[in-house]
Amino acid sequence: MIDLKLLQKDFETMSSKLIRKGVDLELIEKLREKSQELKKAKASFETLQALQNSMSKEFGTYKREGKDISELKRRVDANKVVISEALEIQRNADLELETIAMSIPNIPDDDVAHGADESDNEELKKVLTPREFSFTPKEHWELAEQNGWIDFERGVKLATSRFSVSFGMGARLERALINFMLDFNRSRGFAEVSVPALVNRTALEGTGQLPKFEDDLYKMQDLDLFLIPTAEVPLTNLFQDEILASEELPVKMTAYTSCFRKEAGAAGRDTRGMIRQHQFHKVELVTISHPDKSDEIFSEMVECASDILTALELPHRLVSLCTGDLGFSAAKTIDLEVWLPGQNTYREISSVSNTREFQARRAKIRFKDGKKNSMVHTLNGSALAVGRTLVAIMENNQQEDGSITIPEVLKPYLGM
RNA sequence: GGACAGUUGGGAGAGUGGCCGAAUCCGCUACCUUGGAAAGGUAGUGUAGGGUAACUUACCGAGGGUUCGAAUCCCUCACUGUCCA
Repeated sequence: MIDLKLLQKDFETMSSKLIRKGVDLELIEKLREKSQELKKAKASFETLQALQNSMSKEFGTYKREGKDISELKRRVDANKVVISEALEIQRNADLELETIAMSIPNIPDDDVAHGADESDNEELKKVLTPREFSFTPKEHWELAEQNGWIDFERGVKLATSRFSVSFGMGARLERALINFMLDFNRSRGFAEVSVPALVNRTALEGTGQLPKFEDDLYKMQDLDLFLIPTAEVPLTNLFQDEILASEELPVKMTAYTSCFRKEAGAAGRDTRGMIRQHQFHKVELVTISHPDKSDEIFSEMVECASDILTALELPHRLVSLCTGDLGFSAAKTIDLEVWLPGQNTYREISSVSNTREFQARRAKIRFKDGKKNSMVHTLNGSALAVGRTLVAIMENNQQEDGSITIPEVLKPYLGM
């Protein structure tokens, strides 16, 4: 959630930043209006309530002293009617404000380039040079089928489209990748955590998936529980409504989970292969950080993800997202895109974001900042998406006969 | 699925209608004491909002209700524990 106090204090700056993100000026003005309205409603309710409280106290004294209370009772009863009206007004204002505020995205950092969509993203650097092929490289689904690693038809049989099944070395490689990534992240100071795959509404509101993106989530039929779209949700919300000691910061965590996404609106995109699945494996990084340290940690997280790709000998590039491509909660995002020779293009394999106070304010994650309590910064990033990493290994390491060489760093994980 | 018990501040734990935002203990912070420390003493110590301030509003699992007034009484729900199937 954006800082409503700041919006009041400096409407011009705040609104221009939100407009950069593509938020309607009208909506922002409405937000300001509502928040002023709420403030007024609160003030008048509280004045009335204070009066009621003091009269009620008097009431007690009167009774103890045996005085006549009928006049006092009349006044108190009259005030009660007015109070309930004021309370009603306040509640409505509160609700309306919340509805708007919760659906407004984070403001981008000033150094994030302005742009409409991914075509305006800026490439920061390339790491490793793609290999030269003496033959036409195949796409991963062809290799997957040829090697018997992944079965797309049987995934559909078991569930529906965009599900797949891994077999043999394909399945073992997935497991090896998960272990390798977790160990790697741990070596960079991220503590391993194992979290639930189902979370409640509050958690998803905390990280920003709700209320706006309910259509992308799998919801349990009779319960207010959802399958996680990313481990970012449970990891970040571990500290929901908590006040951390400043010595505890930063809290650096990594977790492996399955992720579940309906991919609503992705119809027709990446329908082949395992680039866009409804269920996929991912190893995630989340940091709860001191505000002063979040830029530094952001770089560490990007570096961590990039170094995993380098260790796996996968060519990739770093891309800074423009305002139009930035996610709902992010103030700044760097995507890592891995080279896929079969597709002859770079594809996203990791996305590292600094949400600054946005999620902290929603999830009420604070820390003791000397005497007072302040919002932490929260950061998240994939390190990495496992399925896509497997895809990248297949396409980059394919031989002319369709066989695939195993990256050296994974061999110990495969007993090789 | 059923029965009973519980959910209070950083922790333990009291509080059955007004003097309770909440006793007491522990912890924590500051000061005093000391050559230094321990012990002891004194003061302070929840969160969020409004106000220059005095001060004020809300919060005792969540939501509703009764009442002039609710941590306390009533209802619903969630969670925890114990027992039963």
